[in-house]
Amino acid sequence: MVRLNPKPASDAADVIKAAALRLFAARGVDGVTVREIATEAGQKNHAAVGYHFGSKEALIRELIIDGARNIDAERNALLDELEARRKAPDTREICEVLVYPSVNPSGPDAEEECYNRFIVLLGMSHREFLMDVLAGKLNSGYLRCLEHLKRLMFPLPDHIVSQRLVFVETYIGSVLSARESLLSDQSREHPTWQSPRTLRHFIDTLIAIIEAPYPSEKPDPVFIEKEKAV
Amino acid sequence: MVRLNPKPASDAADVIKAAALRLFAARGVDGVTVREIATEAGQKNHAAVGYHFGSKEALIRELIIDGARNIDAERNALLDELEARRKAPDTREICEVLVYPSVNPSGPDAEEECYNRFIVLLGMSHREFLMDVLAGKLNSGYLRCLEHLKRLMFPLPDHIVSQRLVFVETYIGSVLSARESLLSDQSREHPTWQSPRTLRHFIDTLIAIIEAPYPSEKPDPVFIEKEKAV
DNA sequence: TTTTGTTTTATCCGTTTGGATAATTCTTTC
DNA sequence: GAAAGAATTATCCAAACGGATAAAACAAAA
Repeated sequence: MVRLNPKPASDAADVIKAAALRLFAARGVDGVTVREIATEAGQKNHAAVGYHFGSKEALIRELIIDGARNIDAERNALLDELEARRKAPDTREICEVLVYPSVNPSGPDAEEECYNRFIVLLGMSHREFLMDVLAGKLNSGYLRCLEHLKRLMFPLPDHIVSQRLVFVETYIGSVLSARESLLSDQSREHPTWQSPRTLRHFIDTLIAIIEAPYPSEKPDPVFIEKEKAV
Repeated sequence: MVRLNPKPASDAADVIKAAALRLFAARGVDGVTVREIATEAGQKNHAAVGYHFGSKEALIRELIIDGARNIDAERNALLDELEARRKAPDTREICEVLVYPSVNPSGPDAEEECYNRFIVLLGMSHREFLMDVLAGKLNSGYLRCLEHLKRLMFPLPDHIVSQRLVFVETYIGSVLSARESLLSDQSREHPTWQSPRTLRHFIDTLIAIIEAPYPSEKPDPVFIEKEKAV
């Protein structure tokens, strides 16, 4: 029987997805069983995961793709706007394109932000798998941002630029993850972390990294030379 | 029978510890079985873990404590030197105390650096357990650094300072973890990441975060306002 | 209502997990 | 060399794991 009105959302599969993302973000994919996911999603049996997604791994794949697609689409849309202007985008604008689409990529109706924790954790514990799932796809917006940053960091030598871009990528992932953890922490109130001012402040420090002077003016002090000699 | 000459190191227990740390850092504590640890340590049976440490969890506890103790001792020693001088330590010096002791805390003879990945991963997936193991201990050097940074960031308002300190802590952990991952990646060569210049460059950007101006000069551009309204 | 396809449920399976135990081997002291 | 404690090994176990299957409940169209 053909489904004439296929339910777009709030289906059981989406409830399972949301529950899985929440649990994976909190404890990592290896720390969560399909039984827990099903229970968290209100199912009375863990077979639901197998039925809707085929396997635990396939569910993880879908979660990765979903978020990455949303983030990449948003980044590309913002970049299209920026690049349509006469003036080239500045560092702040590119940083905003890097940060804001990553915040709550599941949409504003998502009850909890999880995607950054999920991806960062997965990237640390199963990098090969994550890279295999994305396989160079869904990162075009990110790569466009990197090109802009390379332009904006122009006077710096190449190896410093690439190193600093690693710092930037790492910094964004970790701070957005930490922010999600604080927001989901029920034991304490974190009012300041919910404010949009926090993201602005974070972007301020992100710009500071990108625009940090090089080479640094001061040499290492004596006691650190001792360290490095070890 | 009393062991008159107890072997200090290179004992089987230490081999197991090193193997466990390496595996935990690469895949997280939930992604590694005691059987894998024993095999990686050259044991032909997984009972070795239970014999030497009691349980997998007890082994993890020991690994946490070992690294934290080394790092904290090193930080306190460096801070004692700095504070014995006439002039108060500057931002760079405090950053160096934060960074260098965390690099290879197992000692220079360790074949691979793992501790930061291990701790960051554990802090993301089992924060409560990690906090319980440390329980306010072995972080006195870190807290002393934070006090110095608060002093050095003086004109900034309190909530900005505490937020920025979260940024700093997160940044250090994530970049040192990423560095360890790159260094342990056998598939590619990463010559620049082994250089002490990389850590100096990292510290440059760390200082840039701490010294970033506040409030930022420019407001959010129009297209981001649209984002925040969602 | 009947039909038909979808979703949920209950139950089972082979495998792997962390841990425990007993036998064996190794090492050190006498 | 003998004795004894320490360390390693070979098995065993209950519990939990991901996955599969068949029955039951449900929803939608005819």
